[in-house]
Amino acid sequence: MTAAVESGPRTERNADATRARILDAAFREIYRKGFQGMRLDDVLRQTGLTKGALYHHFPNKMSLGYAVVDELIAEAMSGIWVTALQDSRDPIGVIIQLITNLARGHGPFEAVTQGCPLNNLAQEMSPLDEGFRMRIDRVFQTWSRCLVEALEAGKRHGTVRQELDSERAAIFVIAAVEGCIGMAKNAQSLERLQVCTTSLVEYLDSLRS
Amino acid sequence: MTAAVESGPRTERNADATRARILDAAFREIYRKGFQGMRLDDVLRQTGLTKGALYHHFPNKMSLGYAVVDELIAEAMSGIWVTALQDSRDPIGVIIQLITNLARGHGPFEAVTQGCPLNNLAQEMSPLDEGFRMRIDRVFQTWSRCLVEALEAGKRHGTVRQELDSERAAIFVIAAVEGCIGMAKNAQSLERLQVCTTSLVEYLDSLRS
DNA sequence: CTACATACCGACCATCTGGTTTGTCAATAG
DNA sequence: CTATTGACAAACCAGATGGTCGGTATGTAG
Repeated sequence: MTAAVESGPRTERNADATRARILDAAFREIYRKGFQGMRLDDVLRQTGLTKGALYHHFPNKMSLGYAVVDELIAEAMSGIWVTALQDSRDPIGVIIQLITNLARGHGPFEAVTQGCPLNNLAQEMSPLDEGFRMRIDRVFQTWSRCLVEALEAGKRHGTVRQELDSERAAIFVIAAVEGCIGMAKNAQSLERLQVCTTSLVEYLDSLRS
Repeated sequence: MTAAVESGPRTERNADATRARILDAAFREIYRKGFQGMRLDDVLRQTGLTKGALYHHFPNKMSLGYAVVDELIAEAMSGIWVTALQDSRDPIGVIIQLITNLARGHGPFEAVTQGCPLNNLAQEMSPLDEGFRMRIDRVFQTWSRCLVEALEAGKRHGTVRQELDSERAAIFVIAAVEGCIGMAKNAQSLERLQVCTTSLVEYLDSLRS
């Protein structure tokens, strides 16, 4: 019988789970302090692991940062924007909804106090490290492409103005969203986010046909 | 005759000049690497001074950072926005002009590759240190107030729509400007900045009466 | 000229930080 | 059962980093 196959999650000595724990803790620390401000010891303290474990799964600090972008942040973005905009007839409405949720404090992350994980990293690391920049840019491009496709679909469904330059609009929407979150983060004020997004929603409404 | 009064700048042992040199170098380093990434030794190497000089003029690293915000960044912002918008009958035109200049690469700083010094610091430090946050917020408020006043003046001169909520618009413009610069910085592309600001200019035009 | 304050030097220090190395123990293969 | 490998622990290291401190040179008031 050989006790074969495998039966459920192991509580100890589960490599994948350990890696995920490290990744998760690293994300939190990077989100709070930035990549340069993240300390490996803090990550390890949070997981209860040691240097050995960390350096078994990642060759160095930089790679850990890269993995956070590729595996956590990219997924999170996709989970929010790509998912919500798939097969939507009224993309503008969906975008407005997502932004409104954010401004209500209903986000998957603490946008007001901590900002957007993706943009935080972009602003900190893009000029400093090409590896980070490329990975982050990939995420922004996915986001942008998803917006473009949704807007084009909106045109086909007659909910978006035909003359709209989707590419241009998509990039600007992303810029504006990140800008609004940044304002809120600096003011540490949810109200600031609301004031700011109100204008953005107005702009979005102007794109309707 | 006692060689009295004082005659021009002294070449050595000029306290104010020394302080200014330190401040200047600190600004450059913070601009490139962020406050956390700035190393005092690098600042000193750049100025040719030593620890003694630095700690004579500033009690610690944090205070040096504060001084950069209060004395350099605040001044720079004022020098650009407040100056340009004073006594303007057509604020929207002026704002568009400033943004266009930026997108042409004619800025006082390397916006495309390095971002906006003020916003960089805001995104990095606001959640981490209340002292930084307050100082940075003060600069943003000055900027915002200057935009509000200009827009109100524009209303009086009939170049801006009467129904416009100036406060709201001002904050959004700042958010959008910073957002656009952020996009360009991540892409490390002047073209991206141009694409992004084009939409912003469109929005600004829509505020005209 | 004296006395004192200011401006600055440069060696020194404790701590932190990313990274390395060696060792241990469980799982799996043969 | 034994050999090997994967997963992790723990001690360790070198360099960096913010900060301190005693000293020195310069300017200035009396």
